[in-house]
Amino acid sequence: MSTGGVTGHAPTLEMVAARAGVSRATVSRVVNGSPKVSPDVAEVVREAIAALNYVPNRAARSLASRRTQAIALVVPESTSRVFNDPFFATLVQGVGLALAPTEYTLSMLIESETGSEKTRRYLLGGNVDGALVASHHTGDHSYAHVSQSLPVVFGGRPLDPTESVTHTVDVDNAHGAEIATQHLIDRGRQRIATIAGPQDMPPGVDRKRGWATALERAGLPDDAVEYGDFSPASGAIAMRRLLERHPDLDAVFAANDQMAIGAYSAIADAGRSIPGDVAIVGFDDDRYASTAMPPLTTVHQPSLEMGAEMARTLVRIIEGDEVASTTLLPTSLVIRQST
Amino acid sequence: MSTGGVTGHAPTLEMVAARAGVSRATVSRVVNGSPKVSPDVAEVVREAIAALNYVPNRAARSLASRRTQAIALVVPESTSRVFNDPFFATLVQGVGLALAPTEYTLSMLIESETGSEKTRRYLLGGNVDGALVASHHTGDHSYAHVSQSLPVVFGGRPLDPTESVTHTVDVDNAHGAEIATQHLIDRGRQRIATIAGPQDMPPGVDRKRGWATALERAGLPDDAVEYGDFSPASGAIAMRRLLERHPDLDAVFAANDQMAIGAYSAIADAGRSIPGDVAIVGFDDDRYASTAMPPLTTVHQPSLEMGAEMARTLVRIIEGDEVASTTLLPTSLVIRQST
DNA sequence: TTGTAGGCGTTATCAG
DNA sequence: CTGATAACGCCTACAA
Repeated sequence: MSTGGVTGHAPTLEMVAARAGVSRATVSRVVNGSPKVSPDVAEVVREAIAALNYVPNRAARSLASRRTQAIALVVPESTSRVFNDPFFATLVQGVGLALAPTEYTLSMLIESETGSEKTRRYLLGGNVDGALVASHHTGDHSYAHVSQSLPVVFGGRPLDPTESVTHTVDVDNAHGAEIATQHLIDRGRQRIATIAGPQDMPPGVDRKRGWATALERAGLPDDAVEYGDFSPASGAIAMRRLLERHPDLDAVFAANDQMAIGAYSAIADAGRSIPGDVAIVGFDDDRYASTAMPPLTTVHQPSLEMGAEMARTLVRIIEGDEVASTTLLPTSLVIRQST
Repeated sequence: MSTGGVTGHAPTLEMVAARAGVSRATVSRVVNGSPKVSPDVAEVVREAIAALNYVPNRAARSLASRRTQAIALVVPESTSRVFNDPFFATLVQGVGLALAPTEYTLSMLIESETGSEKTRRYLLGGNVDGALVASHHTGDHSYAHVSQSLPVVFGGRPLDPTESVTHTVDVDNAHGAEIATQHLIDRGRQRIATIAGPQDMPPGVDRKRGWATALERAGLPDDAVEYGDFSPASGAIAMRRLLERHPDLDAVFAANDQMAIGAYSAIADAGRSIPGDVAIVGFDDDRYASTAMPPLTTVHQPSLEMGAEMARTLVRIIEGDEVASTTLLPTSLVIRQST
């Protein structure tokens, strides 16, 4: 059998102890920053550590202490999707930001080729102290069961509220949709349609609900609805249908920016102008929103905050603090030129 | 002290052994698929495992076996950069693809907020059996030292060739630049300039060298050079200067697509047409290349293959096989409308 | 303040 | 084929 190509043996705590002329316990104390070690001894130990270039072995440490100081971010989506959806980039940044001042390490598990079984084993195999599960639009909580054996924080509420066995950080989708629609109303629009998302995804239903709420309160009709799947193409199709069935519409709330962008082309094809003939507002505030022509008014999705809040929540749970089981992050409207 | 919020204790190998009425050793054999276990005993053990929902503890396993079955992909760049550079998306896919049939788990370490010291400790702390280091254009090998204690495979050659203490998978940048330039020559272009990348990054120097090689072979001048930093803006500036100093140029090879895109605008501003007045070819074949107007002829960067090859190489090293210290991946020309 | 000793859950080496 | 019995490297009462 081979050695694995590596030359030197990693120095152990024992070796440090020998070199420093103290016991392993003392070295351990120094390494873990225990206050009850005399300064001079600590100094000697630190020198030995530096001289040997010692780094504690995680496996041993975690076996003994029953904690790994690592948390996993599992993303139940395809690799390409993860990398092409700006939402994730920001979310990861948020997580990293929140974890920076802590001792926790983040390890990302993208479920493309990895397979959920491998992921499950990873999570349950004592690799991490907790997990963050983030899927964008889908309210996928297929990892709900692992929360029975491991602290888990989900991004986005589950589809079935009763399933909420664990902690969730979500964006206030309903309220966001409501202020978006209210903005349209304030602009004097009378016939406001919506391109809703799939009704089997929480954001899809929540955003549609928010739209209806605003309309109802204003005494306006809420019957102009078409559904898309959050893709630009589906947005175009939905918009076309909306224009056919409700020729009098003068505004539309799209459940996400990508569908809104799709709607742009359908509106142009119909010979109508934005925002002159029809005003449009999206949701997410992704990179397409600001570069669209005209720039899209949209609801800002606090992805950075979401990542950070998820991480903070998880750490609290791990450390044994009491934490609210659901955190709702506020959304805000970004007004551009499409309204 | 708190329990960490988790309810049940994880079942141990010992518990499985008890339930199955065998020794721990036997359970371990079954778990690891050892052939020397009688079928009936194995069956009983498997049932016990299923009944208890047992998952081996990684820390213990890795402590005892001195291997973690995990590898790290460290990306020494900012989070936003990682997520906005299509190169990484594909690279990660390649890694995942190559790892799928193996028992290795991938954990991504993005060096945004994480900090290199934390990363170093992670790598040296026995968390992984090996590491993949990938930076896009920068030949950053600041992790070279860890290769002394851990198998490491780098993506992209180091800036200083003598520093190559370890394994590297690289794209044949020089050859790619050469065929790109040759293509321009074949198209009958006579005055071929280049927008080169930073000369402190390997791809920057290799691509410039390839360009010069082709020109020299054809007996054409290779003095029209301007430098950029791989960003679109820098490409525009370089192109403007090129047009000023060499008004007779009829073609340009840009060291990457983003700079090529930047050059597009400078060429347009100068009132010249692409490819009529000046032909242009880029490098990378990223998503901007195909959507540019006109679509950009470019050198395809085999990022998927690169990721896969890096992973395969690392696994081989870990398993103790002999592996060539440098693998050069071939590049190919994608001809579109800019030439 | 420091050292001693036992154990964390697995693997691996030997006997049987 | 199966079962004791050491490690593996570190943490943590408990003792000194």
